[in-house]
Amino acid sequence: MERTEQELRRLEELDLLEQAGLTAYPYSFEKTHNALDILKNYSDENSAEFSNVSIAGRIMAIRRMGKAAFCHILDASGKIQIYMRKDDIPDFYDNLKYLDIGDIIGVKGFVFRTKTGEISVHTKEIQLLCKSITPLPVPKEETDEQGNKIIHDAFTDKETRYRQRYVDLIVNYPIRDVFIKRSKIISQMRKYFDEKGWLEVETPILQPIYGGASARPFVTHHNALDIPLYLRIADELYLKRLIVGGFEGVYEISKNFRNEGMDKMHNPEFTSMEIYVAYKDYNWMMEMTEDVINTIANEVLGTTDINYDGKNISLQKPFKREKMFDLFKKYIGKDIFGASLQELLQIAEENKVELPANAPYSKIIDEIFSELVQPNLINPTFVIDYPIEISPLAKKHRNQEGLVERFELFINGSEVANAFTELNDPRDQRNRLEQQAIERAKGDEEAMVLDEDFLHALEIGMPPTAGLGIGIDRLVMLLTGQTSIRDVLFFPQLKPEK
RNA sequence: GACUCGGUAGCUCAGCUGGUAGAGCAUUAGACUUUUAAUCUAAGGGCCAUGGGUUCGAUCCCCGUCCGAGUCACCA
Repeated sequence: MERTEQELRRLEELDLLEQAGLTAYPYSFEKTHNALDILKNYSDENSAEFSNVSIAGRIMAIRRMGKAAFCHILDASGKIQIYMRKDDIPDFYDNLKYLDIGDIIGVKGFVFRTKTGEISVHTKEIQLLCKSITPLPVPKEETDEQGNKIIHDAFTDKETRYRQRYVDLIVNYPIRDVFIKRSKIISQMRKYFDEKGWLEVETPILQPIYGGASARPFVTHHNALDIPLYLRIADELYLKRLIVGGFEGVYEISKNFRNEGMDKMHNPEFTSMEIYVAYKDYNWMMEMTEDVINTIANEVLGTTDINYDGKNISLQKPFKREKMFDLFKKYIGKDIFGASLQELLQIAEENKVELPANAPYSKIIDEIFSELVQPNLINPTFVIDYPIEISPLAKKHRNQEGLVERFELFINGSEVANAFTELNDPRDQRNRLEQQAIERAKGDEEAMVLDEDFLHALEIGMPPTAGLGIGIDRLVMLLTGQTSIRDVLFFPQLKPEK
C-alpha cells in the first residue's frame, strides 16, 4: 500500500504519542453531553450547571497559538469549540502538535463564552480517543456579516462522496439530515401501520419463482439444492399468501432487486413498502394512502407544504383523483379507451412518442401515458382505473369492462405508490398469468412468470383485499428535496473502481 | 447502450497558439495564552486517470480503455 507524505507523518506521530505513554486507541470514554446540549442550554446565568462537562468528537479544525489553542470538534449532534491552555493541561499540551484534523478526542472541562461570544469548552483534561491516519478533506467554513455560512473548498466530488460515504458524512455534515429524515419517515410509517393493528412480516428475498411485478430479476444459485434462485422483485405474492393464511393486515418494508438500468430514479436495490388489508378495496386504500403520507409529512417535516426541485407541492389531503382515460382525454385531446392498436400507434407517432419495435398494446398505452400525461402530474394525483392488459394482478373493475381497480399515485411526475383491489378470483388470475406467459414466450422478458403455488393459495381462497406498494426511496426524495436517488441511499450502487 | 462534459498536489481548482506544472487550504519548521476561513515568516509535496499515436518535444492534439456526472434510451 502506498502512503502519502501526510499519512507517513501521522503514523510517525502515532509512534511518538505511544512512546510518550498515550493510548491512541483506548476502549471507552464517559460522555456527559453532546455539543448541541451545551450550545442550546448553556447561558451565562446557568453556567454553574456546565462547570464539569465531558464531551467527545472528531477534530474538524485546530488553531494553535503558542501556549493556547482552539479546536472545533464534531459529534453526532454538531460542532463545538474547545479551548486549551498549556497551564491547564501541562502534561498533554506538547502533544497537541501531534494531533490532526480527523483525530477523535475526549475533553473534560467547563463551558464558557469566548470574547467573541462563542460558547466553548475550557479544557481541564484531554484524552486522545482515536488517531486518524488518512487526512480528511478540509473545507473551511466562514460566517459572513449576515450570519450566512460560506463553505470554502467544499468536498464535492460525487464519486468519492458516494464511494466513501463515511467521509461525506463527516465533511458534508448537513447531509446526515436527509438520512435521519429517511429513518424517521420509515419509523413513522411503521408506527402508523402498527397502531392500526397490522402485522409487520418478513417474506423470502431468495425466491425460486419471482413475481409481483414486471421486471427482470437478479439470478443466483443455491449450492446445496443446486437450483437457481431469484432475488425478489416484489413482495406481493408472498404477502397475499399470508392474507390467504388468515392475517387480515400484513405489511413489509424491504429491499427489492431489479436487474435494470440505473439513473437518478433507479438503483438496482431499492426499498419498498407493501401492505395488504383484507376486506378492503382500492377506494379505501386511496384514503389510507393519502392519510399515511399526510401524517408522515406532518410528523417528520411539520408541514404538508414542500418545495421540490423548485416547485411548490402540497401534500394536504385529499389528493386529486383522475381516471386514467380522462387524463388521456385531457392531455392528448382524444378518448383512447378501446382504441385499436393501429389507432394507438398513430397517436404515439403524432405525439412523437418513441416505441420499441413490436410493442404490445399494453406497452404503448404505458408509453403514451408516461410521455404525455405523467409529467403534468405535479401535485399528488391518484390515477385510477387502468387497462386490464397492464395490470395482471388487479381485480376487474366492478362497473367498466376492460379496466381494473387500480391506482397509482404520482407526485412531481413520478410514481410514488401503486395499488389495487387485489384479484382473488383464481380462474381469472390463472387466465391473466397464462396471458403473461404468452407475452413472455413472444419475448417480453418482463412478463410475469406463472406461479402455481400462488394460484393454489388463491384456490384455497383469499378474502377481498386491497394492496398497496410505496416506493420508499422516492418518498424520501420528495420529503427531503433530493433529486437523485443516490442522495437518499447511504451506499448507492456504483461500478467497482478499476 | 448512445451522446456531451469531466478526471492535474490530501481537498477545491487554474494551466495561453504544444516547450515535462501553479494558487488557496491541508502538511512541515519557527513566532504567538480568547482564536474562529486565525495571523505572520520559511519550506516540502505531482507517473497531469490509463494505454497507444502524431511531434524534436504532449497535461494540452488524435485514437482506445477505465471511472464519474448530465441528457437520452432501456426501465416503474
